[in-house]
Amino acid sequence: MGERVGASLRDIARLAGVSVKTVSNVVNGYARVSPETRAKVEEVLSQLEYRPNLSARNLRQGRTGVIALALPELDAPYFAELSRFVIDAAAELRWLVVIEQTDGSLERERRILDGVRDHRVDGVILSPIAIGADELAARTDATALVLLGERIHDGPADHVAIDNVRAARDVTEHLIGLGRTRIAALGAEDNAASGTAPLRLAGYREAMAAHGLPETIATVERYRRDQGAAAMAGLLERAEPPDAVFCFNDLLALGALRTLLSCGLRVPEDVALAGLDDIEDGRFSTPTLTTVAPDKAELARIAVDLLKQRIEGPADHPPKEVGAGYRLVARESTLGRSPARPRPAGPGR
Amino acid sequence: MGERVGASLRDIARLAGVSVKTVSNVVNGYARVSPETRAKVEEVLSQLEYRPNLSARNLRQGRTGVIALALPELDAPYFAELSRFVIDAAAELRWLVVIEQTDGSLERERRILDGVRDHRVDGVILSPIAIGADELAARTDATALVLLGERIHDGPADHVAIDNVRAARDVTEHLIGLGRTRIAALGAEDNAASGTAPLRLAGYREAMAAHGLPETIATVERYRRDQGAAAMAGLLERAEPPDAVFCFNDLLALGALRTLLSCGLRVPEDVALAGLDDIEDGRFSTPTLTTVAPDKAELARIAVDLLKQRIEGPADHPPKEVGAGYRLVARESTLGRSPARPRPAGPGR
DNA sequence: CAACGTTGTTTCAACGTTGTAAACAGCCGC
DNA sequence: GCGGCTGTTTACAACGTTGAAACAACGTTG
Repeated sequence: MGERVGASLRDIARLAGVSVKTVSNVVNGYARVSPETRAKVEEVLSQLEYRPNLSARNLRQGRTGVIALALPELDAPYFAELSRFVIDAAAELRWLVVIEQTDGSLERERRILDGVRDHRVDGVILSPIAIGADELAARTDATALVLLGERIHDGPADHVAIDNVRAARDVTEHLIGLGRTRIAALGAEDNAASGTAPLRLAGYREAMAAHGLPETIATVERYRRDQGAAAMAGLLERAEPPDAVFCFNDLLALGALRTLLSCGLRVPEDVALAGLDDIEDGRFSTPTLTTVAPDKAELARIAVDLLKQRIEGPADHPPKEVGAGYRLVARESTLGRSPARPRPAGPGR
Repeated sequence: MGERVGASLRDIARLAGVSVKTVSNVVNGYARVSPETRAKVEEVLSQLEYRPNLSARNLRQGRTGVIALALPELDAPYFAELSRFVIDAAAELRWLVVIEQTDGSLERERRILDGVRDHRVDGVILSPIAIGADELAARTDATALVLLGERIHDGPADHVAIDNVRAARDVTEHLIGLGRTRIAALGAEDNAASGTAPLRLAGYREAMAAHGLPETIATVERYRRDQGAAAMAGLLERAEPPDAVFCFNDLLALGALRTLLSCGLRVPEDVALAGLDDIEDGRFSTPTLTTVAPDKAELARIAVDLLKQRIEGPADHPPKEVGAGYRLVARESTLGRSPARPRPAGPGR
């Protein structure tokens, strides 16, 4: 198995009675090739079902046509959804995407930064958690790099993200607007060198400060449902439990929701709940989840675009930062549900 | 950007005062190299931070070290979770995984089958939906292929899956064991040439027939939450609505759950609900979801193993089919919940 | 001590592709 | 009938790697 049946340019050339280079020219649409020659070659090409050998082409051109997408974990819905868009955006450039998982570990992020396991890739899109700006600045590997989902201003690399501070402020304002006063933030991280947690925390604080409300902050280690559930349990044990919780992402919120419901609390009557990410789960949970919906398709498209510019553009242009859009989507977990309907209805998109 | 700083074997050879081939031998641990030469070469290697150029190596060896994983959609949690395991299993062989999405479209599955967009990959793991056994048998491309998640007996390619028929029967038996009698199957597909739907339907039927119970079957087009919600709504409109529903996967079940709850029905008191896949969402929904948990890590490992044998083994060995384990996980959506606890508790794994 | 293995190293060619430069054919104008 | 031009095609080399075969320097052996 695996024996390459593929015809090479040489095979085509032989059959068409022309030189290898002429075939190459036809294949690439290059140069001036006479109509008759072109026709003859194309005849043979399709007859032998010629497929270029990309290893060879890449060797020759120094490009691989493959980029890496390095994420903390593919099985977090947000990243899975984002990946889909990245793959689609890359496909338009005929790029392939290999996915690497860092598990948020510093060591694995480092390894990504200096080469994807020796495979040459043309560029890397990294969603960083552990690695810091200084270390990024110091990296030696010349592979094009775009940071995704966080925003280190004046950082050492191109990056794209939504305005996390403002988004967090919007959510918090939304909760405040409901009349809640004991609003907790769930999802601060202790050890994150980069990542979005500090930004979202800052947005929360701005809003709370603006209204003279007291802060309550629950920390987690990872953005996962179980951590959200546990942190929520912790909040409920406090002397003055919150009447609203802004979870730094939807997974945490869904974990928190589980805890609230299994404690017999009503959402949003007893505790209003909001997340961030707009993963699909939150559109079908009961209650449905209020959240911030980043424009994932835009994020992906911009990331790929930036990478393209890095790869093809002049070597030296300064790092760019680009913002992507988002919108606040208020759903049942803050607004309350409409009364039980005899006729079923799906949640809106 | 992207200028390759990388030192080549030639550079190393020059500096170490040996031939290129000797450096190659050192790098590969091959052949007999004298300790002194080896030391000298390794010195230079690490000094110049040598990295093999895989494009060249692959060109020479006819292998790329890259496999493709072709899935309907990456943002379906089951596939995201599975992908993570596949990537991990492949990483152990130092393989890279590119992910391709078929969206369940026949045309895109076909395209995968005869080459991943011209990039040479050593093998393909395909989770087929639309494509049929006959077409698989007829394919000409020599790339190693493993089918994942379905089981066409005596099919034309290696495949790995759980025993879908038995799993579906187990779930149905579980529902029957609860005393339910109007048990619906949700998730039959009209147009699936392969895929697991027919197998799961068969299992459901076996169980129902064995107990002399009437069948109720709701069809969907895709395995997504919205389709589950809509199909459930359809079931509720019937003259005799079901008192239990076996959804052919967890996403459908979560969609169905949404519909049930928003109609004011209680789960499991009014309608018991079970899914299949054991995605994480179902461990944190309220109620938590009874499901079948396929051993995803095992599925992934076997798939990669089969691929490895195909790629490295003799050309002609007959297609193998391997089963992976699963277990039934009964949770609140069929067993009912323990009464509201003042102390929160996470759902069991 | 000559023929022979063993060990370490090198030379050579090839994988399939494309950029460069040069060769070639046809044609015009003189 | 020759120089020069245009347009088309070709030969060659190179990208970085590795298998096969050749080679040199040994120590063994009959």
